[in-house]
Amino acid sequence: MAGIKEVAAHAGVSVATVSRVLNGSPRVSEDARAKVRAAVEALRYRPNAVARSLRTEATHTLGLVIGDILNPFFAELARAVEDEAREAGYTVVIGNADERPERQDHYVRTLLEQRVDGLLICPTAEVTPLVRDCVAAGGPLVFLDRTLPGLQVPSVRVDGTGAVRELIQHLHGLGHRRIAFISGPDLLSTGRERTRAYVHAMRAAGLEIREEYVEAGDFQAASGQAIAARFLDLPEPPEVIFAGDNLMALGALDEIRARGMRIPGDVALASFDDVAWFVHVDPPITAIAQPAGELGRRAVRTLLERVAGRPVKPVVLPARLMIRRSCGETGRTQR
Amino acid sequence: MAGIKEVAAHAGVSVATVSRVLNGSPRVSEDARAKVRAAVEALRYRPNAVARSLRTEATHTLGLVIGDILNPFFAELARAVEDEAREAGYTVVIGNADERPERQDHYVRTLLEQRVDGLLICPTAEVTPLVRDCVAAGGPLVFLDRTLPGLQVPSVRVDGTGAVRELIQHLHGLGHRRIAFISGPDLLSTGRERTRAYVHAMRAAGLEIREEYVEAGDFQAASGQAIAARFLDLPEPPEVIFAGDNLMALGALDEIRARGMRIPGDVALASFDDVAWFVHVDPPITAIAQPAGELGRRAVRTLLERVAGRPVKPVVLPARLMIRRSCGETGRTQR
DNA sequence: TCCTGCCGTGTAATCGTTTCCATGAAGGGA
DNA sequence: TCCCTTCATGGAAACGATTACACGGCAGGA
Repeated sequence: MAGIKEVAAHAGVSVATVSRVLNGSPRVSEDARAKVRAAVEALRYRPNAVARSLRTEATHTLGLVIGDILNPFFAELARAVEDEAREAGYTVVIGNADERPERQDHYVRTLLEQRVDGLLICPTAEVTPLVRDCVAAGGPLVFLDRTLPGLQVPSVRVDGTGAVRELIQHLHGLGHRRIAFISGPDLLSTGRERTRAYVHAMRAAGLEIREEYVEAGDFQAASGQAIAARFLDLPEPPEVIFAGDNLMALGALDEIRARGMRIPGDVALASFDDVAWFVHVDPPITAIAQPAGELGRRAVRTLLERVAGRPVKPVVLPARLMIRRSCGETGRTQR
Repeated sequence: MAGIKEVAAHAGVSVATVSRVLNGSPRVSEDARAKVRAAVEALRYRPNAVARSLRTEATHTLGLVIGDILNPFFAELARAVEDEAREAGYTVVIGNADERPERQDHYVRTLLEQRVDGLLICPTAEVTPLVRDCVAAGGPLVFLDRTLPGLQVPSVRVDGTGAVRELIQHLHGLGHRRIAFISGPDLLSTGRERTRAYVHAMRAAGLEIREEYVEAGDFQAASGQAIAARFLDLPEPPEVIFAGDNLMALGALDEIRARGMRIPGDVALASFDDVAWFVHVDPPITAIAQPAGELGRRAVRTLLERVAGRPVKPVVLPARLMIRRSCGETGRTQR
């Protein structure tokens, strides 16, 4: 492929002038500019971003390490990150860590070697040495969705406390008392926070928290199904099953359906983390919606601030309760 | 950040030796190898992939331009591409073209400038000059899911003809005669093929194809809803609505629900393109499943063959009919 | 007319690797 | 002892861009 040298020769100027035209420097005559433009066109020249990056020490690339792009929450997050980054002139490289620390490390390592300008990570539970080093080295890092204890890294995340309180009040108002919670892994900050929010909200509503009504899953569908089964097998099964994320809600839904039980007649269902198709099941599922798109956009903006060397503040966005029909009728229903 | 020079100095060897150790060349003494390893560790050296790529003319990066990562079909595709690429030692940069030719061009241009080793594109309808040039220049390009007429580019895609024939037979066997089809845009190869398959299958089953029962949407939910509405408003509405992709099926589902109609009692629903949640709606939706994962993996393998300069054959994978309950009961039901 | 300053342009160093080629040491056979 | 091979190693030239610096020409003021 033609390089800047060929363009220079074709245009009858030096490589410096070609470079200046390409980068829009003002110190170039109209004449030279036109000749270079013509040569670029004629040779179908495409600047080599690799060489440029080597020289300028900037790749205009961001890394994004998420759990799994198949999870609609992460898909929306990734989409928003991509959009915001593109608008700022950046490309995004996505890595699916699958909640596996070694795979997270694989991506972090690769992305660092590729010299991405900044890194967005939804960290897995473990603080790996690599991530610790990266933080210590002051790499432009921002945690997304989750945080990691003891590390001084700016984070952009969602706070569902208020929404969970609203949900419990809503359930309480509907006459439900026995509300079970399929929590997330205790090792994940999101898992811990959601459990805390549930406990506080139950207390605030004056409801009893029974030990057998709280069990931790792994944010995957199978665990949601298994835990829902145990809840329903209890001598006194709960009136409501509240799942800690959309996949576990899906598992619970399957289990309830498999038993031929009616929602919300026999048992009510609610989910932390809303997904598009919750609206389309029968009955539509009441859920706490996380502003995934906004989260992604804010994360990119925060990261770019950090890349520019400006100080950044952590961002916390509120989640929102979407009342539908899976917990009983109230009259007011939302899409 | 420390470079290979510092490592060489620290280890007391030359940069050439360091490079050889890093690349696993056999012509290095154990002694030197150990010293270099120690220096790499001590300095926390990370090879600069940008410099390496400049020198070796290979980035070990693939580009993937898709419609929209939020569409579960593309999400699965992207996930599979990523997995297969990672196993082969490649990173993937994804671009969401949103069916907009100018945005597709933006990504193609950017990825070419980044000097990706290969490019996977789900092309939009238009053949843009950029893509044409790229093909002419013999860039390592593979079309994914869709093809573009008149361009000699290897493609990896799905053939739904057999599955559509099965579906129509299934519907016919259930007693349905009036089967309407929400087709995709005629400009997309997938849209054209699905319509052709529908027409052929109807003829083969000896069913009449009524003009008012075939209307083209744009593969988005809103168009599916609008077209379903028109079908249902017909003096003689169809017994079955067959949607050309998952989003239009979703739109049709909404419209049917909004009218308070029962599925499959009042109208049956089927979809080309299966998604995970079709199983979880009530009733589960009969759909034609595309092997998105396999498609992505084969695409990467094909592309890498092409990158290696070996000749490749186009790949065509068959779709599979998943009979569920949205078209009526048959006894046999699949997940 | 001469000096000063500005402006457009070119030369060459540089970024961090890989890799070709030369070199010198060591080992083995005659 | 001498020569030839083998092998580990180092020096230095690329890769394709950006950019500091220098230089020559021209305009305007003295």
